[in-house]
Amino acid sequence: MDKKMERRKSMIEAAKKLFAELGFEKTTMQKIADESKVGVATLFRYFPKKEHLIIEVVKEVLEEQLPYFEEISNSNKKGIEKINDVLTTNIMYISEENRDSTKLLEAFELYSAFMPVEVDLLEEIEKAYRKFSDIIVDILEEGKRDGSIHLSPRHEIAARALLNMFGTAVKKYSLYTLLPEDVIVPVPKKDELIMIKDILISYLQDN
Amino acid sequence: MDKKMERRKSMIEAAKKLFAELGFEKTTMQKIADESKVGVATLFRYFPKKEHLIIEVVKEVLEEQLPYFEEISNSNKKGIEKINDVLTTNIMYISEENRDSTKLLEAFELYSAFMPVEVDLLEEIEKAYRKFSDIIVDILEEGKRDGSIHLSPRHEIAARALLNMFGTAVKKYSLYTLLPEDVIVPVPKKDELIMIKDILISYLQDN
Amino acid sequence: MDKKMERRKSMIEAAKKLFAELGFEKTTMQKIADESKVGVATLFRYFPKKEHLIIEVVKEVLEEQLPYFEEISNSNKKGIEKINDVLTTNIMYISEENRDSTKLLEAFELYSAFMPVEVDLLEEIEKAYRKFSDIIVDILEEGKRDGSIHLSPRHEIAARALLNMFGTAVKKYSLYTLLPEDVIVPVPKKDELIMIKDILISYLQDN
Amino acid sequence: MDKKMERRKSMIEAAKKLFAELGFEKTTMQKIADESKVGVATLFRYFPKKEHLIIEVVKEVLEEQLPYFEEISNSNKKGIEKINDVLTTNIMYISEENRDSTKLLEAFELYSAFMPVEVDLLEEIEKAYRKFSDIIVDILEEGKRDGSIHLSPRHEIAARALLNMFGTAVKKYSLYTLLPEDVIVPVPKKDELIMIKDILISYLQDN
DNA sequence: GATGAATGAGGCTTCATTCAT
DNA sequence: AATGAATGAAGCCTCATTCAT
Repeated sequence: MDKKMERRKSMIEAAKKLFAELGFEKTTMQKIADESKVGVATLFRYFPKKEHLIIEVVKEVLEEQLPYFEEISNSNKKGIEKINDVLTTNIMYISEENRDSTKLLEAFELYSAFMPVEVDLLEEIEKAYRKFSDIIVDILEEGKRDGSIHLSPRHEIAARALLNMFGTAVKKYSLYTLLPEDVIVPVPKKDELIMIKDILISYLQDN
Repeated sequence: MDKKMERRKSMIEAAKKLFAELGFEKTTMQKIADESKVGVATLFRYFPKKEHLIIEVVKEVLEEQLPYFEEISNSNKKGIEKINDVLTTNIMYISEENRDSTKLLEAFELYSAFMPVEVDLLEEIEKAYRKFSDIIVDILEEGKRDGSIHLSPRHEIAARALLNMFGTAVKKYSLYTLLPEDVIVPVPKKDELIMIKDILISYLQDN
Repeated sequence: MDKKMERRKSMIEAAKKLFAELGFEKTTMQKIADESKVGVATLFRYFPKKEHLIIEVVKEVLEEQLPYFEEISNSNKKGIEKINDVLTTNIMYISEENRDSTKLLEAFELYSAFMPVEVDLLEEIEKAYRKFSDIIVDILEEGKRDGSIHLSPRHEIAARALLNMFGTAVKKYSLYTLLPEDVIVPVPKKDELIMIKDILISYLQDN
Repeated sequence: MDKKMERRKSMIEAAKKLFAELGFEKTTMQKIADESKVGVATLFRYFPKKEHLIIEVVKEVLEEQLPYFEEISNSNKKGIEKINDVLTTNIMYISEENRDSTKLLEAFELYSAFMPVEVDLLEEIEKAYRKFSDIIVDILEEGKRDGSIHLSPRHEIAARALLNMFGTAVKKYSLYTLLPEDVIVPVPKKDELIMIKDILISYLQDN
């Protein structure tokens, strides 16, 4: 049974790699099977439809990021520091070997905008996403209580939107950093992301 | 002669519509030909590879947006006002019948991140994109000269990054607004985009 | 346009041959395409689903038999003689190069009993079948009018059932005659079919 | 030991059910294993090839019908009554929960017409079939001896053919009765089968 | 120049059968 | 002996692209 989980993991890993490299549509089930050194039929035994595999991989990616954020949330720093940690982690996360993961997330967002994904599958993803936004919301509340964050109701809405936007930008950033030069559309560099983060932080402190 | 251009336009229009609806990969050349009421062979005569058509469509979309920004750039308002106009236009643009266009752009950014698009084709797109950023840069300079914008060198970099990020967010926003409910990932509502815009504007004024 | 019909015909012919030889399920679209010397895609262009092709072939087979029966129906013999001709033709038909056709019909009856064939497709087949039974019914009526057939109402029902049964048996007969020895189930020989036919005829004359 | 036979029986039962419902080709070994609550591997241990299982099931079906006919054969009625009983039983048999069995037989006849079944397997089936025809032949002889059946040599051949044909028709009938309406090809209703049976009986009495 | 027809390569998925526990 | 897991071969179908009219 452990063996099974291991195998499953290996397929998801292979899929993740290939999806991140080629995109969902150009990645064939056969390639994934080969990469993961199993027969196609085995792959289909674990994930009866390609879409199931896609969902599973995305879920996996989301879930492997979550602990980092939970750890921050559970630390005993002040709210504003936690936000700072979250954003910093977010930036760092994509700079390392995790770029694949983030690229994948970005790809999936687009994928789901076109393909009418089966509702119950989507729901699982939404749930995972919600965990992240819940963490942010909780920390914001905490920060308001401990006085490290000061936001009028009006500004709070703006703050949340800004935080969302930041997340979006970071993900987008991850999309292109793999390519030799930044392509097509200008994307912020890591340094710039940090600057923006600082702006956000100070925005949260006195509005 | 003129007929030719008309036809070409009609094919691009059909492609735009279908690409925005189905994504690049699910849109077949046959469907585009049908929608545009020409034979497939004709479509291929004009665009010998599907990728060429994709590029043309994206270029088209970019170019049809450009005049709005150029007009703003050429108006005789102060720099800060021009920036305000640009951002507002950006928000408004996607709210109307142009959502397709923006959705397309977003899709293409992802597409180009996966497919190693032929370099010379990409270059054309980059050129188009650069026009936009050039306009922004020019306006920023202008604002600094006319005193309506005040940015220390350090802050200027941040400001540019923020503006980029804003553009990214707006495009992303366009991706999901077509769907009944905001899906998977939280996207900012139009009101929130306006709030963020205001924050940006005030940021540009005294830093 | 004539070319098109010719091609279509050739594909149907190839399919007929292979279906009769291998059955519907063991006959692959690829084999049919090869046999008919077209690409698979072409085959699919003409018959977008395998089932469509099956239906088309069956319809074809039914329709190519029809003229023989119509000719008999339109002759100016007496009713009883027409029935005799019909049954004889039926027996003869399967004895010649048409065995494939009849075998196919038999196969399709079974196929349709298992596969839930699309209703509108089935309808077309039913219509074709109905033409045959209509001819029989018409001839029976005619025979009753011209006095060559005499059947009390009660016996008429039996007569029709007998005729149906006869048709069934003949088709079944065709199934096995291709095999070296009669297999598994005893099937009537041609001579026996003729004897049965004679019994039927005399049954129709005085009941 | 006994357990083994029980298991075997249960697999055959499951196979029978599924074969009758879906046909041989659409019924997978996995489904049969599931239905019979054993692992696939076990199923294969008992029946190393799907075809073996098919044969076994058909044999089973034939053998479970046999006793009814043997009982009739061993009764102490006159020949003609025995024939009557046999035909009636035949009609009744398919009207009850045994339709599956008969449908299966019909399906197998077609199956064997296409697939070149392994000869030794087929032989077993033939043997089973022969038992039935032997019973009929015996009863006919008996009837001739006891005077209840009167057939000239010429008519006897016809009579046998008629009896065969009757059997065929009854099996065919079973194929379609499961479907809502009689499909495609007209099949005799039960009442009509009884009428035909009566005709046969009287045919046997004075020819 | 415009077009419908033709096509092979390739994608997803299934299934009988074999392995390994 | 019993079983779930593994798998390659094969089937249906699609699509970008090329031919032929």
